Amino acid sequence: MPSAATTRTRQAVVEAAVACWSTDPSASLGEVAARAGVGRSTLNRHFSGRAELVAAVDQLCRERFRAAAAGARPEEGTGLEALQRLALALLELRDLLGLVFGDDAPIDPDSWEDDEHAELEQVLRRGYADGSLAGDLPPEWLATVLWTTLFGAWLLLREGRFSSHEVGTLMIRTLARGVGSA
Amino acid sequence: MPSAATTRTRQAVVEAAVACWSTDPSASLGEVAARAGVGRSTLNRHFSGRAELVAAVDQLCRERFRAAAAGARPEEGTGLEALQRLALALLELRDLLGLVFGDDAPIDPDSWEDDEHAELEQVLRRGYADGSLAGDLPPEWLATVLWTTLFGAWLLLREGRFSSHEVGTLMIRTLARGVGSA
DNA sequence: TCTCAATGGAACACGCATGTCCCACTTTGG
DNA sequence: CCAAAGTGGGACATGCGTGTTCCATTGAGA
Repeated sequence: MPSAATTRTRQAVVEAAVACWSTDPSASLGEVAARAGVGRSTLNRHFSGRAELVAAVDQLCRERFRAAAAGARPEEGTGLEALQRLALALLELRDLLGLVFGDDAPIDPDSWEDDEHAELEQVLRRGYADGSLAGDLPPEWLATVLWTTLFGAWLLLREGRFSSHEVGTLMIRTLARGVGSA
Repeated sequence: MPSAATTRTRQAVVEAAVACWSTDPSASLGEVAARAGVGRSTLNRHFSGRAELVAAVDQLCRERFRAAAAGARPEEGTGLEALQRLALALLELRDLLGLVFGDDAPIDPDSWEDDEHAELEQVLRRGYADGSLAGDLPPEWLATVLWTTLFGAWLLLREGRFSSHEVGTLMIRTLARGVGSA
C-alpha cells in the first residue's frame, strides 16, 4: 500500500513523461524529472529505469485509449459509423497520439493486441455483416487504414493549419469513402 | 575529382548504411562500416560524422524517389490514375521506404519540398481539373492520405502476410475510393 | 514534539557511440 | 619499380544518458 506522497509523486512523474515524450520521445530522464518538479534521484527511486517508466506510460495509454474507445459507443449504429466515432474519439487524444505516432515513439499499440484489438475486430465484423464496410477489403487492411488515416489527421492537426473539427471531418469522410461499401 | 577507389568506397558505405538503417536506423557507424566491409576509421575518413553520412543517404533517396516518380509517367491519364501509378512506383522502393517510415527514421521527405512536392502538386492540380479527384478535399489532405496510405501498405508488406501485388491492389483501390470523385 | 518516510542535490562510475590520431600494410598509377 | 594514395586496426579522449550511493533537509503523522 503506497503512501499518499508516493502515489502523488509517481503520478506527477508519469504525467511529466507524457508531456515531455509526446513532443520529444528522446527527452532524458533528467528533463522528465525537471518537468515533474522532482529530483532525478527521486525519479529513479520510483522507477528503477527508463524501461519501467515507459511501461507506466504505456499502461496509462492503454487505459485512456480504452476509455476513449468505450466512449465512442462501438455497439451503436452501423459498423462504419462506429468506426468513424472511434476514429474521432482517438483523434481527441492528441498528446497520447504523439506517443504513438511521433518519431521513435515509445508506445506501440501493436504490443497490446488483447483488449483494444479485439474490440476493433468486433466493429469490423459488424461492418462486414451490415454491409457498411467494403467486403472485398481484408480486416488487416481496414485496421491499417484506420490507423494510418488517423495518423494523417494527427499530422495535419499538428501542423496547425487546420482546426480539430476540420481535420476530423476530412478523416471520417475519407474513411467512409475509402473503406465503406461502394 | 575523386579517385576510383574513393568513389567505390563511398558508394559501398552509403549502400551499407541504407541496408543497415532500413531495418534499424539506430545502427552504429561501426555496424555500417562492418556491413560495407571497411574499417570504421575509413568510414570516418570519407564522412566526417554521422550527419554527413545521413546527408549522403538522403541525397541517394531523393534521386531514387525522383527516378521512380518520373517512371510513373505523372503526365499520363487522369490525375487519379497518375496518383495511383505514383503510389505503386513508390511502394516498390521497399528499402528506401524503411528509411522514411521506420521508427526514428533518418530520412524526412518533408525536408525536400522543392522537387518532389512540386510534381505531386502538379498531379493533384490535374486531378482537380479533370474531375478525377474529390474537389472538396484540400491538397494538403490528399498529399497526406497518399503518404499515409503508402505507409499502411508498406506496413502490411513488411508483415509478410500479403504479397507485394496484393498490397498494391488494396492500396490503389482504397486510394481511388478515398480521394477519388464520388 | 518527536520520528521516520520522502525528498533533493551532489558526486561517482559505467556503458556506448562517436571523433581523432597514429602506424603498418596494401593497392594503384606514373 | 617506386612513390603516393588508400586502407585497417588499434589506442585514446570525449560527451551524454544512465544507474547508484550518500547525506542533509523537509514534512506529515503518531
